[in-house]
This record gives sequence, structure tokens and C-alpha cells, in this order.
Amino acid sequence: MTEHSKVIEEYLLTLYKLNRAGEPAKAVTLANRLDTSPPTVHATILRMQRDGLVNVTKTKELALTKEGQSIAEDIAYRHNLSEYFLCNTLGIPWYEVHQHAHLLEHAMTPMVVEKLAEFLGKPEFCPHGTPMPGTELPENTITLMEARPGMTVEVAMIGEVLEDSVDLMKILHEHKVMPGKQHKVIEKTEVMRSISLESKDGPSSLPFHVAEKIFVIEIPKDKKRSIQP
Amino acid sequence: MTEHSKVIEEYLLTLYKLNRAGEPAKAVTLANRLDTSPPTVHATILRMQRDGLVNVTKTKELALTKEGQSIAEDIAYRHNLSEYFLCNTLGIPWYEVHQHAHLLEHAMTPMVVEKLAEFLGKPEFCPHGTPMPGTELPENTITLMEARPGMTVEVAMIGEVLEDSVDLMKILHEHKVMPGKQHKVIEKTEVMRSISLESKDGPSSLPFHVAEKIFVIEIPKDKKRSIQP
DNA sequence: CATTGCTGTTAGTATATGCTAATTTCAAAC
DNA sequence: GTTTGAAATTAGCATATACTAACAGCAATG
Repeated sequence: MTEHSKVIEEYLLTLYKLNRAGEPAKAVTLANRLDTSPPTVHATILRMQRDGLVNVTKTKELALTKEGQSIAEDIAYRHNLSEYFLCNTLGIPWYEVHQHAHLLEHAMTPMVVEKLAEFLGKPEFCPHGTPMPGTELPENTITLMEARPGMTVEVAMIGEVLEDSVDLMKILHEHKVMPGKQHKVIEKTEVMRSISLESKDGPSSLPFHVAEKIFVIEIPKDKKRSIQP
Repeated sequence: MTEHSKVIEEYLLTLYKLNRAGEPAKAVTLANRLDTSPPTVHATILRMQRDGLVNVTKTKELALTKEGQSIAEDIAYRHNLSEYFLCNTLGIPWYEVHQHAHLLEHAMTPMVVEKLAEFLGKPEFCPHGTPMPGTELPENTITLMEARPGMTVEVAMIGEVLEDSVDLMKILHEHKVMPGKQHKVIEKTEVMRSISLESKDGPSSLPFHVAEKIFVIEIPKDKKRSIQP
């Protein structure tokens, strides 16, 4: 497993995240996510193919090779571990750790990863609730879009796409829409294209495109708020 | 203070260390330290001049500009802070933290630096005894080369040039030639070009070129070993 | 003073990463 | 089936970072 440039690592991680989110991994998507021109993405993908990191299907889908997958998981782990550290050890707010981890993830030797993981107690989720590679969200996880009015849900994970906007993250933070917090689904209006919630910290309203990226678990009535006194 | 590439940061840091060690900063030296060909160094220095990071004197000496100096200090701080963290928090052996810090130093945002410094209690020295920018070694620090037989000395700092060789560092570690440890200077032989020491952990012998890079403080007889029970 | 040798510099290349503009391809829509 | 529009690709270029080979400049040495 040779070392790869920051750029290549970024591409690998993005492909990995697209896969996990079940979104099609095409060159355009990379161009958008990475804020890079299509020709540049094209050239980079050629190099990645040459180096055995991705394969391009007939339908132009990008598929990670074994090697590419393995490296991508490694980067994702370093990223999530960094976020956990920044948040829980250094006390940087959970809604802005992403950007700092973004740099650190490319600068950790295997020894640092190992020792840091030990120090942190081998966490299985990052502060946004994203499971480390190898770990999964509970079976009964649904998106907030799928939750029905009347349900009480506990936030499990804030989709990684949302992490890119610190502003949005900050708003989620202010409304306590964060892993571990419970909210009651009040209504889902097509006209406003938004979902309104109610928690002990007050009401919130989330547009559909955001609700789609928030993963929650339904809490049976009798267990409501049992976790948060 | 714009952001600069890893490469430029390396050049700046190397120039900074040469300055502090009182060694002349020429292009060849950079080429050797950075293990890079002279033409490459030449080209890079041109860019650094263009960007106002260094000036080249008539005698071809490289001098950091205000800007260059300030950035270099910042990198040195990030490096030393990383080493301290890796050693004292993660428990990575002091003799091998350098290589890991070498990567981290280029990947820390100002916020991470600030929070990490707070978390670590604002240390003033790295595990090799190198003072953070702004801090100085005690006035009475001398090199081991300057110490005379019969003296008892306490190691203050392992010169940064030595850090590059993990093998050498490991040997220093095994002989407890590390910051805070006391040794008695037994003899200094011109023939062997080495200095022999004796500590409670046993005898050691250091070649002159190494002794030149080890900084120590003389311990008055009546205070011998007062620090290490 | 001429030679030797280190240092610096030029010339010529290569690769990774980026861009814009233009062109091709292909599937979906009319 | 032809049109249309998004996606992919090609062409052409720029910059940072590398290298080797060749040459220039200058100081120390004989």
C-alpha cells in the first residue's frame, strides 16, 4: 500500500463516502464535491486507474478497487479519529471539527493512528455519529425524512455532506440536532418542504434536503428521554 | 500571512533551524538537509524570494524576511508542540517522535494549535529539550564538547540535526543521554575523537561530532543527582 | 598565476495538479 | 428518430516540484 498524495487521498475518501451514502459515484459528482473542474477530475481519475485505485465501468461509474477501498477506509478512520480527538480531548465544538480533521487525516503515520486510537479508547463513532469503518449504525436507523409525525426520535448521525457547511452545522448545534439528542416529529409539510421538530430545548424546522441527511432511531414512547435527564 | 506549501514550509523551517544553530544558511546546506538537488533548491529559493520569504545576500547567504521568520517560528512551534503531544500524551518514544511530528506540523490549523497548547499546559520545551520559539535555553548552557573531564552535567537539549537519525537517537536513549539526565564527563580523547561519560545507568562514549550537538548544563558537585533519586 | 573544486546557475525534461475552451458522446425527451 | 442537454473528453496552457547534465564563477591551493 504505497503512499498517495493529499489529492488522491481526497478523491478516495470522497468515493468512499459516496458509496456509503448509496449515491452513484461519477466523475461529475467528484467535480462538484471537490470543487474541481471536470477536466482535472478526468486526468486524476486516469492516474488513479493507472495506479490500480479505481475502475471505471461501462456506465462511467467509478468503483474503488480492493486497494483503493482499503486505503479509503484507512483515511476515513484517520478522519473520524481526528474529529473525535479534536472534539473530546481538545474541546473544539463538534460542528467545526470537520475542517480541522480534513488536514490532519493526511498527516498521521500508522503509529500515530494506533497510539491515538488507544488513547481515545478505540471510539466507534465520530462526533457526528458516523461509524468508523467496520462499524455500522443500528439496523433500525432511518432518515428524518422517513420519520412520521408523532414519533420521538433520537439523532444517530449527521450525514457527512452536511459537515461541509459550518453555518448549517452551527444551526443544527443551536437547535440541539446532534447525536444522542431526542426530538419529537411535529409535522412534515410539503408546501414548506420542511419538517418541524420539538425537543426539550425548543422547536426547530429542517428543510427536506437536510432532513434527508439526518439519521435517527425511533424511541418507543415508554423510553422517551430515558437517556437525557 | 498566506498559506504555503509543505515544501516551502520545510525550507522555512530548515532555514530557521540553521539560523538558531548559528550555521551559515546557504543553498548547498539546504540541498543536503532536505536531500534535494541543487537546481531544485535554486528554483525554490527563487520562488521564495518572489514571495518575500527570503533575501539572498551578496555572499549568497539566505536570510529570512520578517514574514519568513514569522512563518518559520509558527512551524517550529507546531512541530515542537506535536512532539510534546506525541511523547507525553500518546506515549510514543521521545527518540522517534520527530518523524511523526514532521507530518503533523503542516496540518494544524491555528485553532488546533491553540487548543492543543492549552491542553498540554503550554509547554516550553519539546521532548528533545528544544525551546519553543520565544523561549531560550539557560544562559549557562554549553555543548558537551565544551564540558571538561570531571564535570557533572545535565543534558538540556539534543541538537535538532541529530533527530533525523532514529538509530542514533535510539542509542542516546539506551544510554540515557536525554534531557534531564545527569552524566559525569570521564575523558575526552583526541585519538578516538570521542568523549566518555558515566552515569548511574552505566558508561557511554560519544563521538565529537555528536557531542557538539548535545547541550548540557554543569551541575555543581553539591547538587549532583538531586533531581533524580 | 594557473589549477582544482565547490557552489551556483542554465538548459532541458518529467510529473502532478490545476484551468478554460471546444468537441464528442450518449441517453433521455420530444 | 431527431433534438437537446448533461457528461465526458481533448486540446492547450500554467505552476510547483523534481531530476540530470553541463557550464560558470570564484576562492583556496599549489
